[in-house]
Amino acid sequence: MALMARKQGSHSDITGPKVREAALRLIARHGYAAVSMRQLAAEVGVQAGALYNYTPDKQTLLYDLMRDHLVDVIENFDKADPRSDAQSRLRAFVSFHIRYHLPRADAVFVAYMELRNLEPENFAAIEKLRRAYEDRLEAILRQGEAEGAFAMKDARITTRAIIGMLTGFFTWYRQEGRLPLEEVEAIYWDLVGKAVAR
Amino acid sequence: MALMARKQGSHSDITGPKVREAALRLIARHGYAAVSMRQLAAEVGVQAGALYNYTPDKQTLLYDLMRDHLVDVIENFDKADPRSDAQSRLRAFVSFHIRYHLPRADAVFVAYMELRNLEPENFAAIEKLRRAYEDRLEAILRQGEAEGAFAMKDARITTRAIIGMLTGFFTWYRQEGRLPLEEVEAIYWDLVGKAVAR
DNA sequence: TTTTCAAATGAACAGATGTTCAGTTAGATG
DNA sequence: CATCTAACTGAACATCTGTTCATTTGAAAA
Repeated sequence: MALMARKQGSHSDITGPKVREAALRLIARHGYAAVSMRQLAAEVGVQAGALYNYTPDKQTLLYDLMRDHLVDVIENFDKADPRSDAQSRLRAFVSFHIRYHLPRADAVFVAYMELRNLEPENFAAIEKLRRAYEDRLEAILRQGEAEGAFAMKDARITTRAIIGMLTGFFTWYRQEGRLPLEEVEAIYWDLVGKAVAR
Repeated sequence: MALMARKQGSHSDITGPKVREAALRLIARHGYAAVSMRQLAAEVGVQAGALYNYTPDKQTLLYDLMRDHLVDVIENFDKADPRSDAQSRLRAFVSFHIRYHLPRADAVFVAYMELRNLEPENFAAIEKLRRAYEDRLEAILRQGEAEGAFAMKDARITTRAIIGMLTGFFTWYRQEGRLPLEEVEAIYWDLVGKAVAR
């Protein structure tokens, strides 16, 4: 039959993304266990059965959302990383983290809050990705120590403290429009920079 | 009938606390929506109907757990607060936060992760308590600015950053026995102290 | 126009959900 | 001892759950 263009009228190109978007929105708002497949289907504008054209089951849908998000985060951080001196890299990390996560607040929230609802092997895979992102920050902190630019008592705990600090940001920023993004970024850079300074 | 001592054999003095403990443990582990009243009853060693001697409904049980926890946190912080110079008070805050929350990891987790599952008026009440605790930290930071001991770009955001940093701690410490509590406390104090230093 | 088939429907399934309540139990009280 | 009652049981309720699948739809392909 040779090469054939994808059907133009195919709904799956539209419905598929709609399912993922609606799932992120509903799960972020109500939690995985509290969102039923029928609620999700209604949000998409479809019957529950149709969702199973896009995911084998509810658990896999959650896992795919979390994995896709974390893979994107890591991939895009690696692009943004200047790979120069530790000070510049740390600054880039803080800036990237805030700017990249802000327009993806639902995905951040889900990837952070729904770990409990993953089956063991899915949990292990997601933890591995989360750890891979944390390891990138830890490497920057250790480089800074080696360069004599940073000083801290424990690079691993400092890594988690910084991530906790930056991530907590997304649990409240949406309500609070008080400050422009640039300002928030400057405030966080001030805190992080001073915390690890020599 | 005059004054009468409480029945000695009364089970409600035993079952009541058991219900709250089991609820905290199960909800922390699996999430509010994922825990059924029958699971909770089984954990307590009772039939589902008996739970309704201890709570009018599932939602109120969640709300009571969160409220009791936050009220205790605030009450005990106020006792621990030295009310002296900002530097001492901040140090006491960090120390209190870590030491008080550590043996109450389940309650911390529930009070932090289950906000989404509160009905609007319960949510408002819990948010008020959370805010009251944050305000105590913010007051310390502003006192430090006034004394010339601290310098920061924005006291409100710094408050949330510090709380986020300290709270993130409880999402991973249970697994990681690598360092003794005193050491973790010292590491956090180092980070917080430097971050707000002049 | 007829054929084709991806996409969606809608009913059905076995079981779980929060909550209520008449009835049972067991231990303290008088 | 008999009485009382707080605590609990166990069945029932209406409704919701994730998932399956035979059937229908509608638009692109031939």
